[in-house]
Amino acid sequence: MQIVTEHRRKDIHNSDIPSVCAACEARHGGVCGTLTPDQLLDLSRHSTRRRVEPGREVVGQGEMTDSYANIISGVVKLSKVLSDGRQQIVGLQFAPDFMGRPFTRESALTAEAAIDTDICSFPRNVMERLVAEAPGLEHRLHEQALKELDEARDWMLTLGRKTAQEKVASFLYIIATHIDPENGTATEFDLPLSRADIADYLGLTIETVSRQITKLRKDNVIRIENSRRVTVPSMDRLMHVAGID
Amino acid sequence: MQIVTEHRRKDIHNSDIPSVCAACEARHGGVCGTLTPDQLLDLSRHSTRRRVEPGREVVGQGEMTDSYANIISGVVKLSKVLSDGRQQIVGLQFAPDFMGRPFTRESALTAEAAIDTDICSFPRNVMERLVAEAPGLEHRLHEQALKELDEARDWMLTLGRKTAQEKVASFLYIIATHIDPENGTATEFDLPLSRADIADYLGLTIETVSRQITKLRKDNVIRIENSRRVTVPSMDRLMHVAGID
DNA sequence: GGAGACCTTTGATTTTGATCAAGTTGCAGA
DNA sequence: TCTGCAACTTGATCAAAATCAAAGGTCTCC
Repeated sequence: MQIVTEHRRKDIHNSDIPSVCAACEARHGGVCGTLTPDQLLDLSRHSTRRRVEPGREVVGQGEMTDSYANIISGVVKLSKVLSDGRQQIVGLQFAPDFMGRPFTRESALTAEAAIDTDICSFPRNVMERLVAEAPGLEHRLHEQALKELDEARDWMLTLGRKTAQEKVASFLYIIATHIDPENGTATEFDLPLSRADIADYLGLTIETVSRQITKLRKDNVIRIENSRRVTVPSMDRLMHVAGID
Repeated sequence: MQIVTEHRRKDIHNSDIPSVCAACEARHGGVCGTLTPDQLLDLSRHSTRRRVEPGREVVGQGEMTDSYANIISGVVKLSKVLSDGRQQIVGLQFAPDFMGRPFTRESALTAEAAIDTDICSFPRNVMERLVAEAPGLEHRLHEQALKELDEARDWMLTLGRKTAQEKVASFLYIIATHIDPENGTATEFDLPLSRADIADYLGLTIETVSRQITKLRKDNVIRIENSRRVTVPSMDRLMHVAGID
């Protein structure tokens, strides 16, 4: 895992602060928006920015989770595996989401970068100290948990009750709406996941995913520039095929 | 919806309190354990205890959620439906779980009693006032949300990657471990869900659920007294069939 | 530019679970 | 006790997706 620690010098509120978390400068959709300047400084002293390459594990299933992180750019897959190797992606996290399971050292998930991903991480003990001090921070983490819960439940409907065609369309819709959070829904984008990952996200096989993408292309619901790049001529059409009302 | 408001007279800390929420007397696994006596009193003044019969809706999908509730006894199904009627149960809540989606008026779920269920509910505004006052309460709600998120993600693995046989065994295991939280895992219990509900929880059809239950019976993984009552001779065996390591 | 690895697509066939269709069973109410 | 209905089970058939198999593509590294 390539680690690049980056501390840029910057003043906050005219005080002589030695360094500021690069993530927090860039993103306030993460977890830092709720902190006071002093707390932000405290956090930034312990933060580490690093780039994680695709397939690189951020936190292993069953391992001690010793850190929390903001995603600065990129996409992280959260997955679970059965003992025989069957795998399910149970969540995707996009910038500027916050990652980490508060209040437990045991992670039931594997977190892995899907594409090149920059994260800013801080040690568990620092985070937990700040949570105890800053009531707004726990509220922020709570809202993140509730958002992920809503998303997980939406996805359960997709996994349990949609056809392969609807599942693939639902996946494309999710990507279109999350890949570029600053600019809203994208009509043209690169898929952050391989066919194998898409299959693991949808509870399908690679072959079924491929066939359904081909069918969507033939039905003019999407256009395919190359295997990763997709264009959506009509988002309404895609949503309709996805079974989203 | 049959509503029985029940306020029992009881003293707390020797003060002259008019009434106490019956739920809070009985259960501290809910949300009340974190409150001070004064807050508990405040909450109890606004609480309503009622019995909800099976099939009765607690909160409709897309409706305004105007209350929070502790489940005193019983089981509540949380479900989502597609416009064409396909339905997925996205969560089961057992006593003494807390129900309600903080910080939003819009519920994306339908909450419905699966069996006779006693709940103790309080208005949204009272709850939100208490959350603002009592930091421990938000922490308690946060932990509940994280627990539900962990459960949802576990279930996603089941929905996406397990066979019908494993799904049914997983369901039976969930019931065995949750139906009587005070006494741990039960080896003999009544299913709180009909075959149709089980199918909606597992993303299967009624017929498939029935066949798999028959198969589990023939394989001596479970015994069936009647269509609702189940005995599990070996929990290890059941877990193994469920694909739980 | 070519070899090899990996990812993706496509085709043929099989399997799992869905669908269609009767029957049972159990239970509430006459 | 009988009747009628809803819930459940079982059987036959069908269809969607999995599996098995074989090509294409694309990319990296010589």
